[in-house]
Amino acid sequence: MTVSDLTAPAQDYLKMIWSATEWSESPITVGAMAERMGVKPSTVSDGIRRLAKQGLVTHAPYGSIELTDAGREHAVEMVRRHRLLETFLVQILGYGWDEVHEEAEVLEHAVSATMIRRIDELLEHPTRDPHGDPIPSPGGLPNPPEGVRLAAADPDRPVTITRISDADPDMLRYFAELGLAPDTQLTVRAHRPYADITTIHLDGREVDIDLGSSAAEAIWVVGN
Amino acid sequence: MTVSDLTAPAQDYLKMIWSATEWSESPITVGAMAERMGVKPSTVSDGIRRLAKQGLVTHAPYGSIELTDAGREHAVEMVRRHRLLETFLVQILGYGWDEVHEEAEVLEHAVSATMIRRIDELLEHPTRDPHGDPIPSPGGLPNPPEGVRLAAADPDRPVTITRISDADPDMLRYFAELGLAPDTQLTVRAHRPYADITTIHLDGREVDIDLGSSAAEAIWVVGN
DNA sequence: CCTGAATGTTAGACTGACCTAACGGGAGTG
DNA sequence: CACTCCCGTTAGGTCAGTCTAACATTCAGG
Ligand SMILES: [Mn+2]
Ligand SMILES: [Mn+2]
Ligand SMILES: [Mn+2]
Ligand SMILES: [Mn+2]
Repeated sequence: MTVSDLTAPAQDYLKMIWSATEWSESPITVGAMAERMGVKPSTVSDGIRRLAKQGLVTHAPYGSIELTDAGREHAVEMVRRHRLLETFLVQILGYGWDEVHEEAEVLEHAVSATMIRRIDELLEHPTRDPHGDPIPSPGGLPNPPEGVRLAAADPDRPVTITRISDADPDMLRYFAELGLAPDTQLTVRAHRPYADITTIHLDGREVDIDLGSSAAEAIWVVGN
Repeated sequence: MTVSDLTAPAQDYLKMIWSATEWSESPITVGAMAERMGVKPSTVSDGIRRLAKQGLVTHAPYGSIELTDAGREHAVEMVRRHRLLETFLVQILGYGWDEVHEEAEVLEHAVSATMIRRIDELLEHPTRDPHGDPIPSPGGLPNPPEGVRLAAADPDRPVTITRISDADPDMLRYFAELGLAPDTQLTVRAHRPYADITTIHLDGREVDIDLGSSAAEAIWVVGN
């Protein structure tokens, strides 16, 4: 069975379950999945039961949701599709990196394996998507992600942005305005814990920028 | 309401009803639609009733199926999507013209209006798809098709292929092997009616080619 | 250790898409 | 002019996905 035999929601569920553990170890909840899919929790609960029946996840009622080996394989394939498509949309069709997520979220269920292969060749086998996320190799594992959340980065040490979560397009547009993107270099001035504010300085800029915690959680950086 | 609010089968039904009258005036039948969609006639009958309830077609039981103005608008939009996507797949992703139909048949339901616009711009507003079919302008009418079926073309007069039906990929591959494609120049030698064979000569070729009636019905030509 | 708020599950209903099986209409043939 | 056979429709069933409403479980604060 190939990933294309699954329904679009099933493909999305698997992708979300897998993605949840990519950048943090806390497992996904039914509520979080429902929120991201724009659907009620009962719908997700149902869907998970169907996935379990197909042997793609293990799940006991009220228990945690885990991918089986088969489920993980399909999930990684979907992540590969999503990220290749995002890269394609930016490089070939001139999308902004803040626009691609929603388009890829739909296209990933429609493109054939052939089209994915051709896109991969046209782009010369890219390894990072426009947000800095690693693109898994075909049938394989992703190049493991690097970096720490900006909110957890040491102050006064120059760092480079390696990825920015693509979950919120409005936030991405805000970052784009500020000049924050993968490969941007910056220095954390200070974290102000109770205000939940992280102040950063962009190399070659006049003023410092204050970021709230949702922003500082969405950006990953690595030391230079 | 935009075309994207319809289900994929509904979009396909509208497209097929519209396309049926593009190259011949005989209206589509439930059976023909079922065959092309690979479903049972009862499924199509059902679907048509739903389209009628939405005001997109008119249909009395056992009667003919006609698009309403709203239905025609959606149908033309889907034809535009399909043909732009086919052109895109050939020009940008290097597909063969015999490979694109099935991919476009799925993608047409998934791409956004934005993506269609960007593809149209990238290709510089193409007017013909890889099979020679006219690409309707946005929201508008197609450049009306030209030509007659090869089976009905006068013998001994040089003609040029303007379109080849994309319905059968195997036939397209056969044509590609023979060197038959849009813009190919040829001359009909003779029609042999009871054998249902049309003999053609390609300019600059040694041997003549015999085509059966299904092939001669799938190729449209225009006089030079 | 108890308990209530938050979270997740089940029940029941609806829709669209499909199927098989049974039935109906109509165009052409004898 | 009647009959037949082809085609289309309806009836009835399944499945996935969605919802609302009711119910169950968990676990953290008191
Ligand atoms: Mn998706
Ligand atoms: Mn991404
Ligand atoms: Mn086509
Ligand atoms: Mn289609």
